[in-house]
Amino acid sequence: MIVKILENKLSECIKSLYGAELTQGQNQIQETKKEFEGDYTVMVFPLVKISKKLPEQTAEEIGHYLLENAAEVIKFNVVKGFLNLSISPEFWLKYLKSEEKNENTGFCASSEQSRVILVEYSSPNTNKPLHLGHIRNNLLGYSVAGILAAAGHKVYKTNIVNDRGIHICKSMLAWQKWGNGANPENTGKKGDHLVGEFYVLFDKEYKKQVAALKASGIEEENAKKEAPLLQEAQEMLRQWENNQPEIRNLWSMMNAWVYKGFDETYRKMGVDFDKIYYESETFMQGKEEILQAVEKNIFQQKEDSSVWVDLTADGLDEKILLRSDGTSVYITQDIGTAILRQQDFAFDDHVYVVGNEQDYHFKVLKVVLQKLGYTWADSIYHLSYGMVELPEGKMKSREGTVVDADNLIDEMVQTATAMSKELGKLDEMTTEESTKTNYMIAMGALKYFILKVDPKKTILFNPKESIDFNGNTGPFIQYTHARIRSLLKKAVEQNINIELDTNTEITEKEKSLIKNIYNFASVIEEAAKRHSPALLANYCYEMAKEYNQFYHDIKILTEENEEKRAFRLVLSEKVAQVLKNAFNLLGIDVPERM
RNA sequence: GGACGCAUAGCUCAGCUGGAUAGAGCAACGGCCUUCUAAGCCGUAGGUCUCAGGUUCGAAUCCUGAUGCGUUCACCA
Repeated sequence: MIVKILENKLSECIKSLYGAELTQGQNQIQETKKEFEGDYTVMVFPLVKISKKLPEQTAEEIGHYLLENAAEVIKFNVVKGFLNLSISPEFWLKYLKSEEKNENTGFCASSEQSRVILVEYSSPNTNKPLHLGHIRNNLLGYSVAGILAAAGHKVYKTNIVNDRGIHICKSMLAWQKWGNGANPENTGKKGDHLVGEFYVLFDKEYKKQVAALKASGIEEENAKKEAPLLQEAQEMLRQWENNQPEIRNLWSMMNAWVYKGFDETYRKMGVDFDKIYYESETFMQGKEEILQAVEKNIFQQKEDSSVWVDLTADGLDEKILLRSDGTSVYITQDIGTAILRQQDFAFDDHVYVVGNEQDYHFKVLKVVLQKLGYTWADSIYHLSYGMVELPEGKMKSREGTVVDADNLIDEMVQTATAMSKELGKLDEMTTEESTKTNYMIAMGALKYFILKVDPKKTILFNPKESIDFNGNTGPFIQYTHARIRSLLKKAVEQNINIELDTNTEITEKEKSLIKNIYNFASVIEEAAKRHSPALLANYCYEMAKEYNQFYHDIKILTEENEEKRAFRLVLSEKVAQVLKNAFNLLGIDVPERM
């Protein structure tokens, strides 16, 4: 890396000029801001203590040294305490040349030494369809997994399906009571949506019961516990855990409907998994683990036989692990699943993509696993992302104020189709091709809209203002790619030679584009380290923007000078490739034409 | 109440381990298609980086406090 080279030269320089060793913090080299001349800038302020001279003078001295002793440096200028270094065009051209045939520029291949990383994401409940919040989760998980792999790790995508529990029993109970045998076939409804309706119905009826009890003079708190519907659901859960056949059959049937629906939504979103775990198959492991720990006195069983762990010494509260009737709670399965996964994969890191409303839960999970004696518990990382909110606040599935995933995707496709038609962009395509392209653009807009914001921040989604297709958007970058591909196609048709000559003259804008390409690897690395697809999205935007300026200002295909033309085509091709590969890491496809 | 998180242009967001005059997009206004795709390019306007202290040669960035918003502490998931 050029920065490393410069840093080494700088320490050499300080030693030679002033006889001092540089500390980490004093050796500061960063990219030169656009408005100044140069490629990299040495911060001279921290060095004046060593040189005991004015910043400008120090900068001059260092500049001269580097000019003479660093082959890559061909020029320098000093502005206040900033020493701006210019790197030779040959350096950039040689870099481009060396990457010309590499289709995986910026990517780091995995090896035997790579860390094994599990990325858990999606984690749906099988009692309701996916909504916009889940979309963010899925896009983040898929993308982060891809980024980690591109950074050289061995990555496995996993999904824990929360297919059992009191919430599932609620929709089952509602179906049993009021379903009249409804199923996806006889209602024509998508399975997950159908089941979701019963979940909402349960809540509605339950609230009625609570209100009635309150009206009869019972305190709200007790009314909530005593409502017959809830008691019935609880009884159903006990029967489920006791393998009561009728309940198990109902459960299997309704879950099958949901899975079919989920599969369709996953396919539309373009996400997938290496291994799917089901809570119904892992919770027993957690339960056993907890009971064993009770015997070892790690956890405490109360008189009503509920099991608790006291975490007050860790700055947390007391946490229930098993209910008094012996049934499992949410964290029970998480314990079992984590242990199973360590057995299955022997992971070095385990990333959980889960909303920030569960920050506390993951703190607890980590401490509980540590208390159970698992040293690998330290390697658990909670990728805590912000909620997706509507202008009127949080989405609540029970209250129906959610943006449904399937609907949103359909609407995006409609908007993209209408826009293409208005612009007359896809007129020359076959129906099949334009359908595919519109879909690609729609998903590009949606995915980019979500992934470009820092994962930890809340996203505000206003359904009234549809997602943009112009400006800093997915389609903008897809368009840039399509433009380049079109150029390259013409170049092939015209039999244009694209052999890169490293002596070609290059402009500032061209150099800047090469630098962008050069930075791809470190952007991937940083995005992996920070678990942030947003960094990659912003990188793509910068690249596309610069390319469009270049494309607008400079002739490429029509350039008369053959060397320049060849160089510009090679550069263009590389930009297209990097955009495509980077977008691929965001789970977004790019079209050849649009 | 305790814990955690967030606060940057009218709106939506960038701003890397502290560095030069805080950047984009949208919306508004004004230009650019007989020339490689105008889903594009250029320009104008828009800011007390919530507030108050502190550390530093230097703070949107780090520390402390305040304010506002959000989340969480369930025999919910």
